[in-house]
Amino acid sequence: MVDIADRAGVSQSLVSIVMRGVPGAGAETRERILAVAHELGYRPDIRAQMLRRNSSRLLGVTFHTQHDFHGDLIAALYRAVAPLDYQLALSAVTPDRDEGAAVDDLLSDRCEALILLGPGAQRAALHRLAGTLPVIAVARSVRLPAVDVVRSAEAHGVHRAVDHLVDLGHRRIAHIDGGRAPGAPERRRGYRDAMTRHGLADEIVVVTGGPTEDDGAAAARTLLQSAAPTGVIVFNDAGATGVLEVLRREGLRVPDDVSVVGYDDSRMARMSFIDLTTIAQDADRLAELAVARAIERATGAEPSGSREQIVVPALVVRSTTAPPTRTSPAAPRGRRHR
Amino acid sequence: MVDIADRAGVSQSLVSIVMRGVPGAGAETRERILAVAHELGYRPDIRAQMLRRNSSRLLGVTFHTQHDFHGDLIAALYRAVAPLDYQLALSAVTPDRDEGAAVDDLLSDRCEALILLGPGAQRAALHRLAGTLPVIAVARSVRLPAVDVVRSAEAHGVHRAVDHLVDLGHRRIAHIDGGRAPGAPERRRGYRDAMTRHGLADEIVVVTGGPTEDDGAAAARTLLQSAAPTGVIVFNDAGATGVLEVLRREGLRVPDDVSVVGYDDSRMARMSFIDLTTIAQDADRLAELAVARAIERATGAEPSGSREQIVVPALVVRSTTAPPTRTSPAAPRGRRHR
DNA sequence: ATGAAAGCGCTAACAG
DNA sequence: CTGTTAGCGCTTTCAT
Repeated sequence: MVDIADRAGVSQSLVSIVMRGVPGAGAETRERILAVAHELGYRPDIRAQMLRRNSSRLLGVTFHTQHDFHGDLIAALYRAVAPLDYQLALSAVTPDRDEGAAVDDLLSDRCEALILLGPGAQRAALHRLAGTLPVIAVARSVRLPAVDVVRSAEAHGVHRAVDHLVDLGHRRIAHIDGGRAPGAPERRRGYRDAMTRHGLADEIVVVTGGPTEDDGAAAARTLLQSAAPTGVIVFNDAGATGVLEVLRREGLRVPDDVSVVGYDDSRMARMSFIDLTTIAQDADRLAELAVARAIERATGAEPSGSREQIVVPALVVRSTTAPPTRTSPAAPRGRRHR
Repeated sequence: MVDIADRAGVSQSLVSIVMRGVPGAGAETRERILAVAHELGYRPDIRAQMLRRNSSRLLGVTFHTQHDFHGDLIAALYRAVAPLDYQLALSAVTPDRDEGAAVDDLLSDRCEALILLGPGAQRAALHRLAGTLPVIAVARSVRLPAVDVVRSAEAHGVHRAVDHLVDLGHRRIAHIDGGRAPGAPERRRGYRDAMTRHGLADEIVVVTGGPTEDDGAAAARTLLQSAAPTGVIVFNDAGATGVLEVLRREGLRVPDDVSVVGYDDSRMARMSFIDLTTIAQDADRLAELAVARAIERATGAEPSGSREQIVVPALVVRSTTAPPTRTSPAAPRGRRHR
């Protein structure tokens, strides 16, 4: 900045004024300074800015490198802060770098608020953290009075799935749940409620599954041994993929014989040969709300809504759901291969 | 720091000395200062440190949110810097945030070197950038004298794949290439060379594919119309998945009738019902080399090896490859479904 | 509209 | 072993 000031024959303060784009400099001077700055390849030192301003305008974000959806959320977060004159500081949690370490780095960066994607931290640690600076948990419910939560309406997503299958004419609709995975109880409840609402309480079948394809596959085998649903709503896309595989191996066609709905709209669901009907979380909306809330808390503004903000997910219809055919088998036809 | 100094009854410089862990303080004093610091919840302001030291000890990293492998690389990069007293600054490139924007943020952070994962930037932009600070391109070849490159030996990976199939007894081995995707020419050449080396030059069959599953699927259909290989090496895992799907639809069993090898060891390849034999890049090694080179350049040390460092990828054998059966069909048996 | 001067939290050279 | 001092690059009064 001093260099620019010298070269332009002005004081350093004026350069600062121009660089920040605040009023207080003549148009001609402004232009000259900008020209010199460009010529010198000047780039403001954000650390010095932060230091002096005593405000970082930095939002810390932790994400998991193995979660595809976190990638989508990061993209959405950048979109959300872009017009806001805030910056994002990213810190990854990986198999050998836990959330605590990720948060520590962010704290050293003097972030003004923390946005935790799918936080897995201990309640106690989270509580302590929230005492230090605003903490927003995204895509995972945290029942802690000091932590803001922005998440999807899990139950609602399953309602949409049930509605969709019922609209198509299905009645025998089963649910392969997520076992003890986060979100599983909500989705299970959503299934039960929606079935009951449609007068299908007698058709309720819940099989214990889990979050992986293998869980889904195992549950599908169990399911085929007893009930014979025409529609299956699976806890998530990974599980649904496992279900699809088992159905195919058993000679059942999807969606002709059985319709399958996943949850998450993961990359996998979009692959053309899977092309799974699923429930998509609204990453943009989640990100918007998280950023808005983070900034509100950081600036001490008393937030408008409640601590917990819930975003409605959407049904994405692809090719694994269709009306039940009259000839839908009551039981598997037996294996074709092996 | 002043607060701590006051509370501990010492000068601020002593606190600095203790906090940095450098010699120059009595054991008793040190302990007292540490105790007060902890009590006050003190956390050094890295911005101020950087500012004063005039060195950030920061390595900037750009990554793509939609590339699974970049997640693995990030995890490996954290592992690599952990013992080195350097920090990582992450900046994502997303559909609406290009590499230029990602790099700009990193430059404002005053990183000492840039590690670009799969850089897609223009040569000119990259060249200009490399004039400003050390630039390391990872997992993508950049032929620019000022840019260091750390990448996998593409051709070598394909050699391994060919060797594997030949070892199993295959001779009619085809390659579905990546079309114009980055890395495709190298892998294609690797296939040709390895086949020739095994005396199978007459069996060389290259079908134009591409980086997506649909590309792989289309190429597989083409392939089945003419040649009838017992082994197929596909440009990448996504393509291989498309190939698998087409083979299954055509009633061909994998690996009984046809063996399939992918490339990348993506998350997809590891899914239990795909379980694809593939070539895995060594993320840890790539990260180590990238970090080491970045720091060498940043500190002005004249690096030991060449500008381009090449890591050997490894074959991961899963369940899509097996010896060819005597009854391997010379042509597809015709569709079973639909 | 412009400039002088103080100071953000920290490091580092130097003096005691 | 401990304290004094200057200053990193910037913002921000307060004068002019």
